[in-house]
Amino acid sequence: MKHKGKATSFDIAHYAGVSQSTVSRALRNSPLVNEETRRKVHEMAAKLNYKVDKNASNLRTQQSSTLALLLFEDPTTDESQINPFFLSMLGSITRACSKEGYDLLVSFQSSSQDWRADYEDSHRADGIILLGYGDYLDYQSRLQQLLDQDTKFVCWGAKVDGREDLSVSCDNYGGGQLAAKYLIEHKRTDCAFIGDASEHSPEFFARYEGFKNTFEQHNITLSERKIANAISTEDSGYHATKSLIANNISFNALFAASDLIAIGAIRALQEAGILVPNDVRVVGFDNIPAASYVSPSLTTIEQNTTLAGQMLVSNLLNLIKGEKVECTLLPPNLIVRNT
Amino acid sequence: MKHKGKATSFDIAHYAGVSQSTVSRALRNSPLVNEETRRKVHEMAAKLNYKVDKNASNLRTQQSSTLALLLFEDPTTDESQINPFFLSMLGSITRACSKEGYDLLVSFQSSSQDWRADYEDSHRADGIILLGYGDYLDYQSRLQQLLDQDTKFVCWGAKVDGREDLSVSCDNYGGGQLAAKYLIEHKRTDCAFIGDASEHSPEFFARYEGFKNTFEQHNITLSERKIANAISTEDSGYHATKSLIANNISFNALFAASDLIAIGAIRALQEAGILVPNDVRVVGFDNIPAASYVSPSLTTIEQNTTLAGQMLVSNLLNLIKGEKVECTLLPPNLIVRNT
DNA sequence: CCACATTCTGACACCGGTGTCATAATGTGG
DNA sequence: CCACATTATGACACCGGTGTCAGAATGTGG
Repeated sequence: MKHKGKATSFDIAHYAGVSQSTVSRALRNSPLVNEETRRKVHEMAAKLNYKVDKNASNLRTQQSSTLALLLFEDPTTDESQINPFFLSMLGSITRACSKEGYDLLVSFQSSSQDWRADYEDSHRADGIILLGYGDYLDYQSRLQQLLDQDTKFVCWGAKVDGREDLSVSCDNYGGGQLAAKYLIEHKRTDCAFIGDASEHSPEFFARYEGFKNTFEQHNITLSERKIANAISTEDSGYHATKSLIANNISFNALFAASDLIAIGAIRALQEAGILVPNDVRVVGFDNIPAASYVSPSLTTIEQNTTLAGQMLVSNLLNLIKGEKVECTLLPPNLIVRNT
Repeated sequence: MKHKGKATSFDIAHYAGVSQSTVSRALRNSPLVNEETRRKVHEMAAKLNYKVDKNASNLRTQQSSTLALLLFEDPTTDESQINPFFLSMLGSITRACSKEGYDLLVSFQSSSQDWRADYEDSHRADGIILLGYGDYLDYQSRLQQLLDQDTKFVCWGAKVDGREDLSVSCDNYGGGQLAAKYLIEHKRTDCAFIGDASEHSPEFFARYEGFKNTFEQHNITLSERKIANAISTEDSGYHATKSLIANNISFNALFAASDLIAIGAIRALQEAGILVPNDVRVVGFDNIPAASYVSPSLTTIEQNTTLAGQMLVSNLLNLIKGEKVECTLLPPNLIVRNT
């Protein structure tokens, strides 16, 4: 019964005394095969440790039961550190995939110019999930190209021109509102914003807009001078905040476009002898695991990554099935801690 | 030139006026095809946006240019949080794979009983990387089964009985020595250890052994009473440390089996009014990103995840190629910060 | 001009499954 | 006992590439 190489369905057929066609049907539990025969085939397959060759099966059926995840990184981020928020998304996407019986191909894309998205063309995946804070404006032409090729994909965060159904994102605008309301309730109306408040980072921009507009509804105008640019790293948040301090710009609250930025900002404040939260209250965004570890622990706007992963996967699968998909906006959630 | 469905090599052949065989050869840059023909074929392939069907190609060549990563989690860990150390490994493995021209299938395995390892059997991957602190003793029988089936795989951390070449790990024993030497230098010899100092967690155990033995070489005996069990989560570290404090066990230094444990331990110490590092010095293990964010920032033993990922991938590829592979022990590195 | 090597190309079997069609075996009703 | 439906099975084409082999076209030397 020992065999060189892996067993094929012909081997099972031979030992079970049936035809290869019957083996194939029996293993997929087709109702066409006799109960007794099915049992015999399954038994033999188990004995020979037979596993269906996915390449052959995929080739014939023209689908792969696999999704591809493209993770775009800020090109400035260093090799070993990956944004923890996306890692958390990665975890939930992986789980959502396996729950749906799909495998997941993971690929990190560092260059924004020529990323690989040929997973579907090459029949390696049935669809693609795009993930990243990235400067998506650069990508629109590539996204359009994917659309033209009829590639199935969904995006986190970014909008695809004219195709809202391809996006899943947090209600960033609403998150900004939550942060503003929280600070207003605590009478902190002299606010700084650390992040990129331009349309180059659509997500950060929406957070800022929701934040600013809520203040305006309370007749408070945020000073443009109190905005400091930063990408989503601890280091960048640190330096941006330092430069505000160096320029003698005062504020009693700080809204950071992401938790990493907030953590860096707090470090800068502490170094300058500014007390958090007594002198300056800080609100972050994301609720990454570290937000609860740092001290003081970070007050932040949570994005539900578990739900986000599920929505990305289920929307993509519906898209593949050709069903209508709605634009998906996930509700953010204020987590009050000690800043 | 528009076409329903995706283009195949036959389409290219048709439009380029050559045979399908020639197309296949031309696209793989076989030296057998004429320069002029090759150019024509490449041009037409680009125009039709043709991509080789990986299923067909893999089926024929019997290899997939894909590796599978199985990530084992502590079953107690909650859904959304994944050990940041492993996430960091995941990042470096992904990068190492793509550098070698391989794709990576990622799969989280929560049950230690019946994990899926049929990626190779089903020809979906050429080899498997196993990653986890997991209680590997439970897995030995499964690992043995993989060996029997001649499945190509490498493990992080765990030993495979009689096959040291299949493991890549940090020199955990040496890491424990580093931690001990550091504390001895700072005259902190009354040490607690938080983690699992049993053979159920071979990595933690080795860290403890290196730590303990170094103290013994200096004629200092660590008290067994000062060991508290914990798995690698912040919460577990917090509770373990709290119970030490509650039992009035004194110590002036603490070695945590992982950074997450250390971060939890510091929280427990701070809550009890114990100053870090003045009253108790703390040394962690891993050097996860958060180690530098927390305050006070964490002194820890670094594991080089970039190198680890590269070694796992390159050892696995060598194994697949049938080459000899050496057991790989990576040097740990003391990172002195503020604890 | 023929023998022979070299370069290039096409025909074809093959990888290991899946789906369709034909057919054998059995049951059912008139 | 025959017409017909039902059930179970095998034969075979097919998915889209890759590798082998045969042979055409051209070049080279004697």
